[in-house]
Amino acid sequence: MIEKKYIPKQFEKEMMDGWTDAKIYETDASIKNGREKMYTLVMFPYPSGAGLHVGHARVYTGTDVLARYYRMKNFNVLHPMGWDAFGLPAENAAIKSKKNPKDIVPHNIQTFKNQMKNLGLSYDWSRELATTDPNYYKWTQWLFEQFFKMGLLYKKMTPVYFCESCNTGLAEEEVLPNGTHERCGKPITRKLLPQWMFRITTYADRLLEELEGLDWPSGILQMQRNWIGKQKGLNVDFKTDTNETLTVWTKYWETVFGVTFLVVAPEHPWVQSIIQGAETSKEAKEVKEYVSTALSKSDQQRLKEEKQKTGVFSGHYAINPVNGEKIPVWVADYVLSSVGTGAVMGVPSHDERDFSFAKKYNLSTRQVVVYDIPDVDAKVAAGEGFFEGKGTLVNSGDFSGKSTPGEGKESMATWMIEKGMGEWYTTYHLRDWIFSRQRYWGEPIPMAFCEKCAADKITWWDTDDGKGFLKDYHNISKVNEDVQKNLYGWFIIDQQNLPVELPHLDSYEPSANGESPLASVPEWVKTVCPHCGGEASRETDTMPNWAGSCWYFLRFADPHNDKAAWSPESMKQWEPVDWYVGGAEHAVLHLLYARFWVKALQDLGMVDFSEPFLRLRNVGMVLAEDHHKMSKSLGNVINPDDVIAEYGADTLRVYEMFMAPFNQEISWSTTALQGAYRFLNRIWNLFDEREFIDNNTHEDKKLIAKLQHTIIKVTRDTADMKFNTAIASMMEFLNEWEACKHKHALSKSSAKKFLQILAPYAPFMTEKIWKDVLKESESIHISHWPEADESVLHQAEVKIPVQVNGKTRALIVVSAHNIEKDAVVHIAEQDPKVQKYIGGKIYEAIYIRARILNFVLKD
RNA sequence: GCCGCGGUGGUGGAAUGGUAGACACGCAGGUCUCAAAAACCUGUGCCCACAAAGGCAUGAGAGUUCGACUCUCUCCCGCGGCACCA
Repeated sequence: MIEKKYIPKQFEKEMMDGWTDAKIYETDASIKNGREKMYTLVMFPYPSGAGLHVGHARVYTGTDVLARYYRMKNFNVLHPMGWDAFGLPAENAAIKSKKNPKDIVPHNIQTFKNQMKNLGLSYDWSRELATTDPNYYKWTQWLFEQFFKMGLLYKKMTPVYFCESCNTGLAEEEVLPNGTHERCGKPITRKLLPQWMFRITTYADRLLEELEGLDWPSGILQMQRNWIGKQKGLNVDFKTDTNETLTVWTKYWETVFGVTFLVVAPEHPWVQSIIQGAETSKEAKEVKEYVSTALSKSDQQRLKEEKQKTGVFSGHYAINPVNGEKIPVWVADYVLSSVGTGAVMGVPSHDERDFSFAKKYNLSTRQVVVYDIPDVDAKVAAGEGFFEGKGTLVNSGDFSGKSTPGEGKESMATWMIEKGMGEWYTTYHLRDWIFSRQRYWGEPIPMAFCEKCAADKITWWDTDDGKGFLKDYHNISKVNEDVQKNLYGWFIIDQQNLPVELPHLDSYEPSANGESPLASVPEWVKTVCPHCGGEASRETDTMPNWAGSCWYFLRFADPHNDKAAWSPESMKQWEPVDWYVGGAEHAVLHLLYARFWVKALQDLGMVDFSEPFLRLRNVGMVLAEDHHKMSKSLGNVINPDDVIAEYGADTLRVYEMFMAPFNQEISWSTTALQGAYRFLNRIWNLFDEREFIDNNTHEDKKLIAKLQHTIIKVTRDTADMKFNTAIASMMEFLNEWEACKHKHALSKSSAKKFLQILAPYAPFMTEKIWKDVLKESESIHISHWPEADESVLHQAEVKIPVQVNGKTRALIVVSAHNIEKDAVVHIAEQDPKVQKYIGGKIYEAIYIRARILNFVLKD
């Protein structure tokens, strides 16, 4: 028996505790249990102080439905949860409340965890992890060291954002698009600081190629491809009058006869050399001034000043290798040092940016392509004829008259390469990854620097361990001279001294000189050189918060291992992830970084797969009722706790799964939420009113057939994350069931099946009825998913729409034994509605077996 | 500008190339009630009609097809991402 009225809060809380005590959601770790594994993973959250959002509820519920479905399908399911708790948001929140993040984070985690339990999420909490736990980040640091050994890391002077008003270094996320600091609103500058760089670019080709075959949303795949941005072009060398070479990279080498000037970025090394060479010349002074102004701007600022091109003549000239012409070299900040070679050839007739630059500074132009478009010469002269498709080369020496793209473009490349003027060069948009943060709340980078060893030019690969590594791993090692030169005196902290724990600091705000706050703790910094035993200092930078999320999905397979990051068996048993679910905002960064780590780990022999996430699905955002993003300032935030208190967790779950396709954005609707509540209420009432017995002779045949259809539909849709249509079909079934007034319309076994297919969506209510009405002793959530009786699909009668000229005019019902063309056409021809249109006319009948009949009239 | 994703009733949405609008919300009328809420019943794309029967409808326009929300092309609009990318 159940209570007359459906009041979820009377049993939900206590039920969750019961499940926890019975450990029904704990993963079966034994390998030989004969069940297929299923790893369902949702992107783990940063546990903010604000608690769970209804958007969180949506993505966790969706993944939970999958996990519950597979569990009932007798898969061995791994469905874990953890906390991505390092990073700026936690640190800034802690600074604001004048506490240490170490003290705040556990509290936030507890809040999140309680809320998740209230939602009925079936995580295996025995595998919970937090990136901030020293037992976890010990292995994050250890992995960093393995990548270091491979030669994937190096140290380099790199510009970081800096706020002079707050005296602090900033992360990119803290810089607003207008180049100001998001906290104080003052303009930011940049400082050169030594940074750890991760050589993700060495994996660019694999990161691109191995996207093939992933079951991911096409948009995300495209964004990854674009981000990697592989492009083939030509590096072309120009000799300067300082007797140096300026190399430009171009996709449009066919226009090289049209080059009338060169432009180099202010950061280009050649610019430094000419300033130092001639301090007193007028041009050198101007260049120097221009460069210092340009460097003080942020990237965003430089990009903002679109079209307003500025630049300065360097005072030097270069020789165009294809025609020997002497052309001026300019310095301008519309050329970015991070793109291509940091130097471009100026072809004003065929490039919009070069055109406006040439116009502003009165530089000459020369048209070298005539495109197949109307008024081509006038357009090119007006600065409008930029790469308008096919054309013919002109003013291009022996190549004049040839086509481009086509023979002219091809043969010019061959010729330039033969003559040593250029060579093929593939560029990528992808850059090496800045891995240092000068902030407190992150994993300390486990490295030590020894001045003496640095002076002696000793690297880790000169140590016995290093030599051994190079010998064992020479085929995958990425160590080269450049990497080694950057790493004199840098050594990894021995494994037995890991983790390098983050010290508890009273003051951990970013320091005035842009250094990490850890640098102000001399007793922490001071250490012993792992190589020579002399005095050394620890690296004071920390890792970015991506570090922990790059491998957490691996640790879930073996979360308590204190001998290794994971065991080979655990990888074999669980990886890779079968379903990965999360927001599209991680389309590039997190997913790219995690893929990169896994590829490197594969090279190290630590995993035997190269892609971590086989299937990826995105969740749509949950907007407020007014279609705006939920925000405190707009006062439109819906708190899941309030919804659960009023309607229960099952209502929230069913509502969020029903509203729209899972990957689509939805706006909150309280009335639609009440609709979900009504649906559950009606089920509750029906189970209260009807009687459920075995060997039932009153079972309604039509209703049973409907139930079988519903099982088929819900099974298929749930496994495909089409939760909205799965729920709709259960609503249809309920409507029919209610219409059958007989109290024995459904026998006990049929009623059980209906509850079972609903169980992943409404775990609390179904469990309550399962136990209290149907008197089952074991939990519904570990019962076996019902098999549908497919024979109901073969109905006795078939409805066939009849069209005339493609317009539906009638619906005929024929016996399932009688659905061949001749018979159906004969029946349809007798139908008066059809007669009206075809009577006395000549027609052809097109019949698709058991689907449709179409009479096409012959005029 | 480029890349990606969308555009179907009053609303959210459904539809292996085969009866467009399932399911839900809302709305209208009704039952119950002193009354209201809740619950339940009936109706509900638009046009013309008492009804029947029609006609029109999936952003716009073309195309392929016996048949197009679905496939192809052109265009318009909205959302998201990237961008002085050489």
